[in-house]
Amino acid sequence: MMWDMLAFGPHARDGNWISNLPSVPTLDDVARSAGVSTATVSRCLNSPERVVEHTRKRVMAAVEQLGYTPNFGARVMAAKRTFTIGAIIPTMENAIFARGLQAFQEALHARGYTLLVASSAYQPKIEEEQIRSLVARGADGLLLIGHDRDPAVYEYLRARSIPVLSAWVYLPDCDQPTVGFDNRASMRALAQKVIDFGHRSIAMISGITEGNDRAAARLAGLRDALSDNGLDPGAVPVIETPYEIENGSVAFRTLMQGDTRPSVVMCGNDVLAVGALRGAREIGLSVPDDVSITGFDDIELARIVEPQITTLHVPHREMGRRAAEALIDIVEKRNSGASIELQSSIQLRGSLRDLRV
Amino acid sequence: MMWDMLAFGPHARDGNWISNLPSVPTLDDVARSAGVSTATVSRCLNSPERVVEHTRKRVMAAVEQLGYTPNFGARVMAAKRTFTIGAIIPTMENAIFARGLQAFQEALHARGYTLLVASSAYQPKIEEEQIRSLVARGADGLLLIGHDRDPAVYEYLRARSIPVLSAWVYLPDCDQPTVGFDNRASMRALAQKVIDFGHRSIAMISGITEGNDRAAARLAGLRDALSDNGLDPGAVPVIETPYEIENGSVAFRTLMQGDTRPSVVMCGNDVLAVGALRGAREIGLSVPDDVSITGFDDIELARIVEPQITTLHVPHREMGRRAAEALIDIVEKRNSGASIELQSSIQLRGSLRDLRV
DNA sequence: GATTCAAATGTAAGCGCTTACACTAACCTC
DNA sequence: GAGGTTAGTGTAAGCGCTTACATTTGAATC
Repeated sequence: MMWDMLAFGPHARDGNWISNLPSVPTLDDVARSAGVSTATVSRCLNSPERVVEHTRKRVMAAVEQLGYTPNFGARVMAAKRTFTIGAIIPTMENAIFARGLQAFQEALHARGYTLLVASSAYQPKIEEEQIRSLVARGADGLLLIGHDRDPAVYEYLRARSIPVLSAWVYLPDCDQPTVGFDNRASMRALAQKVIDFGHRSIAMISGITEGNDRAAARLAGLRDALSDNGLDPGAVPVIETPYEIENGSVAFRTLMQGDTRPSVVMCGNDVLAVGALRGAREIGLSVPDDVSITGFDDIELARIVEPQITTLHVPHREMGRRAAEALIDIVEKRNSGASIELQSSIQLRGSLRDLRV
Repeated sequence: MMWDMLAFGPHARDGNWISNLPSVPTLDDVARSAGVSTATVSRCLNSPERVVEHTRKRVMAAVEQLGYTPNFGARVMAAKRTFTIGAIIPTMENAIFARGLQAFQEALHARGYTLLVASSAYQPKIEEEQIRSLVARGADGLLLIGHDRDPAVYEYLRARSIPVLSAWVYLPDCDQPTVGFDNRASMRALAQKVIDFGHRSIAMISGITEGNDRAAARLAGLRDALSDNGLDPGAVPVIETPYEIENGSVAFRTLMQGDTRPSVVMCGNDVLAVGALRGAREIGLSVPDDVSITGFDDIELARIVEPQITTLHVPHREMGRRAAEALIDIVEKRNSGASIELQSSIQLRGSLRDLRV
């Protein structure tokens, strides 16, 4: 276990009375100034209805006048709550997470919570470290992406009674709550559509599946569809590569160099699909005339390129918002935290050719 | 002033001994288990070099065995530091901020800090509320975008000795540190290039300048360049609109409906430029043959569309990283916080036509 | 006017940690 | 060997807040 996070380093106690001059007012100062006890001031702030009107007015005036702001640490210590929620996402560089996180943050804010953010770069080890770090920072609850991780992590969180919510996946049978969609079924549906369009020679550019259950589920979904249609799921050329445009381009060109060119390249997300599209242009192939391309996520990019990319629309903003609400509900013990399923939907666009016509 | 953020709501003290069963170990437990005082345990964690080897080993073993994690609130209270940095950005939906924030977070993490995030949706009022909220949450320092805001905000922060860093702008004469580039000079340079290319009829699609000094500076930069070249800066058609693709499209079409069609439409950022490009396509205009378009920021989008957009490259990742380092340096009092200037650079691409050839 | 009871407020005990200061023991120096 | 260092450790005083419990106040009732 890493103890770095425990170390706050050597601290010079601020014993310098000079720097204390612009001292921040405390509850005590407010109490004295308003001529009441600290308890009353605290109640004015936390449960105003328990303080009679004229007292409250006097107190609030003192608060205002002194420019009082509660001390965070003291409050956390006494109340055992930080009203802070932690989120660990793979990266904010992918618009899908950036937008989900934006919606998540907005929803948290609406309910008086603040967001603590960390990123894992898709690396389980980094993610674990970040989980510890956010927990140590007092997060009241945690949002994680995907659900497949070391059981010890869940053990650790349970021991500390920190609620966790897994987003971007929907696992009804899981003992942890999830908010998301069925990656596997979604990809299966898209692949089915591709097959319906007459494609038989399918290749895939997948994200790295190791340690990424969404990527793995999408690949599995493609294999499901192939099996469903009597095609050999083992025969699909698959290249796994990190979600970067350039990688999509490289992978695409590699796939196209094989003996049997696929008629369609299905990508693990839109970023790879955009890369594939670029790769096609680079080697002079026309999409969708020479080869079709599909994506996943439906980020802005997918509709900006030419041709637009056929992809699966994922309601990322709604996912972020619902995740925030569900997580807060659990933190505040309003419910036990059932999973919420969101629907993805196929967006047929120019990058996929219908071979039947 | 809003006091909502002060209210933690009614709290039931966890007096239920049953729920205390899986109790989290405290410093005291560790001390007892290791047969030392709490001070020694604390020192082991915070300044190991001050504890003799064999004692330290014993203590760390106890820490390990008990699964001890320091209590955040108590630590904050005693140490007066949270090792948390707050950042308030307009929105994570724009890749420029998402990436800058990603780099910022990575750099913070590398130095043992955690990121608290909020967004303002470009609204000063919301931003102020968020500032108070993050300060109340104990942020040791704050990252803000741009520098133009109510002096009372800076007053508030100074009173609490919270260091602030303004990013995305470079203001050497400002008493607050900034990390960024000169928006005005950058736009001026780009406009000069546009003029050099023979364009005389220039229009601009700007972001909303009210409450956004970057947007205002970019517009001013364009006017500077016009003046420099003996053109009338007051004659430029300017449409201000929020940074959304669709708005760029609408604004572009509006500009094109005027009596005198501009030969180039300069946009306040790439998002608007991509929208403008889409607008051009919608009304059947060819870019750059019929009209040129320029952007600002150089996000991925700019190189994905066809034609690629001529824009100003802004080193957003570096900006995020440098901002994190500078801010931590200030928080840790390593220096007084001088501003850092980063360079933007013109990226000439297909969307800008050289009328001289 | 005495009695009752609820509402309003005050008192004070922690919460778990850091660190100034006190203490002890071991080692020098003269 | 007395006096002086110094390194290692312990003692205990807060840090500012919330809240259980005690007390006061004042209105309602008889």
